[in-house]
Formats: sequence, C-alpha cells, structure tokens
Amino acid sequence: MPRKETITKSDILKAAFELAREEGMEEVTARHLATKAGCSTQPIFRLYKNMEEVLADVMTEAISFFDSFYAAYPKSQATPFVNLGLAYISFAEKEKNLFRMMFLNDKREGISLYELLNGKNGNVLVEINRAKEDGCKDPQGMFMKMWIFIHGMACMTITGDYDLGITETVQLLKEAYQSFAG
Amino acid sequence: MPRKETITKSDILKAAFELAREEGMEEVTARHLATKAGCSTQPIFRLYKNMEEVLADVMTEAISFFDSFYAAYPKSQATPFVNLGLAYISFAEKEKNLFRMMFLNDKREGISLYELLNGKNGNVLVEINRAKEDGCKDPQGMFMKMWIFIHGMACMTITGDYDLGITETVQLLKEAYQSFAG
DNA sequence: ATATTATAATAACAACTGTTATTATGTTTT
DNA sequence: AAAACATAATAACAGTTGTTATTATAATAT
Repeated sequence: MPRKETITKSDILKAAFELAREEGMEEVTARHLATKAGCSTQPIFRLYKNMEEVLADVMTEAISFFDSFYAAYPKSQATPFVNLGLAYISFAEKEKNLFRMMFLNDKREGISLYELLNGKNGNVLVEINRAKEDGCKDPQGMFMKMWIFIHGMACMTITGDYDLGITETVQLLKEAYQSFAG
Repeated sequence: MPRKETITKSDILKAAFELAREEGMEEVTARHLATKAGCSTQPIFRLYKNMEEVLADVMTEAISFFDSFYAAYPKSQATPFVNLGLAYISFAEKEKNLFRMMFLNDKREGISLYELLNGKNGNVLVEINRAKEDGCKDPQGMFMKMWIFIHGMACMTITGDYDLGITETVQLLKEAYQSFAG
C-alpha cells in the first residue's frame, strides 16, 4: 500500500560526500544537499535524524575514500615512507576539501590522525616494517619524524605555500629519510 | 553641532580581534561584534564598508600580534631554528584560532606563509644567519626543511594530535636540525 | 532656546540555516 | 475502483547572516 521509495540513504550520502568533496563540508546544508540529490529536503530528514548525522556519515565515507586513494597510489619508491608521503601530499593537493575535513578538523571525535592514516590496511605499519628491513634502528621514531615532515608539506600544500613538483618532492622526502636515519 | 563619537574604529577592531582570538574568525559577525563592542551594529558600518574589511583589519592585527608574541618569546636555545620552532608551536597551542586564521587559511590574499613568519623583524633571516655562523652549508635548504618540520608539528598541535612537552619538543627540534645538518 | 547635524539605536529587508507541519502523490491491498 | 499509507513536495517556523532605512539622541552654532 505504500508509495515506492525513490530516494535512498545511499543517494543522500553519495550527494553529501560529493558536495563535501567539491565545495567543502560547510556547503553540506539541507537545501544544497537536496538540490544535489535532486529532491526536496524531506527525504534527508526521513533517512537521517539531523544534518550532524549526515556529516558523520560523510566523514566515514571520506575515510574509506582515502583508504582507496592510498591503495591505488603507485608505490614506485624504495625508500620507506616516501610513497606514504607522496600519496598524502597528492591527496592534499587533489582533495583539498576532504583533506581539511579529515586531517585539519579538531572535532574529529575520537579518531586520531594516526588511525586515519593507518587505515584498515595498516598503511603505517607496512612502512614501519619496511624501515625495519632497511636497517632502521628506531622505526617508531623514524615514523614520527617522517610523519611530521610529511604532514607539514601537505598542510602547506592546501594553503598554496608548497607547490614543488613530484621530482623535487621525492628528493625532499628521500633526503629527510636519509637525514633521520643517519 | 554634531553628536560626539562614542565608538571609535579602534574599539571595533579591538573587539573584532578579541572575538577572532577567543571564538574564531567565523564568529566575527556583525551582531556578535556589536555585542562585544557594547554597541549596536550601526557604528560598525559607519567605520567599515562591510564585514570583509573588518576581517582584513583583524588579519593585519593578528600579524602584528604574532610579531609581538615572537619577539617576547624567550630565545633560550642555541641551535638555530629551535627557538623559532618553539615559539611557533607555542603560538599554535595558545592561540589556536589565530593560528588557523593566519597559517591555515587559503584566502590569505597575497601574504605568503614566509612573510607571516618572517614578520617585520626578519625572524627567518636571523635564524638563517645563525645557521650560517653555525657552519651550515645550505642555510636556505636547512630553513626549508626545518620549516616544514616545524609547521607539521604546529598543525598537529591545533588538532590535538601533538602534545609533547617542551623538553621533548626541544629534543625533537634539535635532533631534526642535527639530522638535516649531518 | 532653537535649529543643525553627526552619531547611534531600533527596525526592517532579503537571504540563508536546520527542522517540522501540511499537503499531495503514488503504489498496493482490498 | 476505493481505501490505506509510506513517501515526497511545498510551506512554514524560528533563528541566523549582512546590510540598510528610519528614528532618536546629543552636542554645538546660532
């Protein structure tokens, strides 16, 4: 007897994620989202309690998006943490809005920067093991320093204060690793 | 014949800066600002063309605030760039909102990260000279690497992802310098 | 004292926000 | 075909925003 559901939760989430990705999370308003999803605001509040819940789901989506992005990123460099750095900086460059939402948000609620980076595939642990195999004495300390360095580059990227090409970035990351190892 | 001016441009700017400092620049709205300054919204628009101009002035104020902050920060460390790092990270920690506005804003309009940091006293140049005197071969390159490292730590600080004490921070900065020098 | 006039307070405007009430629309079972 | 009813569109509400129009206030020159 009921009418058929035309707008699904997946439709709303997809539209919300795209909006956050393209325009930034502050643009994910009820009306913008409705327009993006091609419906009125009504289905949003049928499927979600409020806009806060929508944004929470968008965050979850972003996390798995980053995981895929990282997994798909070419791992061409032999030096530990360099691929991680390249992928992270490339993400900051290509996905400014998602980067801001994930990595520069103080109301990330429970999820640490480390968890975001490590993902469900243990991205960080893989690199730490590579460093270990490379003969690195303090792989944990190495990660910490490399991570600070990488995060610094990425944060400069989104404000337009870092725009070196990939070759120079590789060079810089390699040098950093060798410096910290030495 | 005219009525006496009770609200000055300085009053408005002062209130706007405090608001940005305490609550973040997104809270500097016409009505919040009026309340903070103890007046109606009218004097704001007499003294400023629009809210955008207010924020531009707040940014200028923040720049000189940082300059004072940096000038007043104790320069206890002998290793080049360590004092700079400590001051910068301490600023991020104590002035989260101002840090965000100044150093993580992409609409900074013309002013580079370097200019902000260097200030009117040439903070960066002083440190580069100290590195030169320390026998550093590539002081420019050293600055770049140290600056990335320092910026990374500060950006982690404002999201709560870095909270080591001053002793550990000094240690980390010193190690970074020695690594890059090596 | 009164007219003048810059200043400031109060209101109002249109546009936006999240959220909810109301109305309309399909689909399915009777 | 009609009743039932979840879904969705349209409206509405209260609150916010920037900005402007209107009214009131106070100080000075006459």
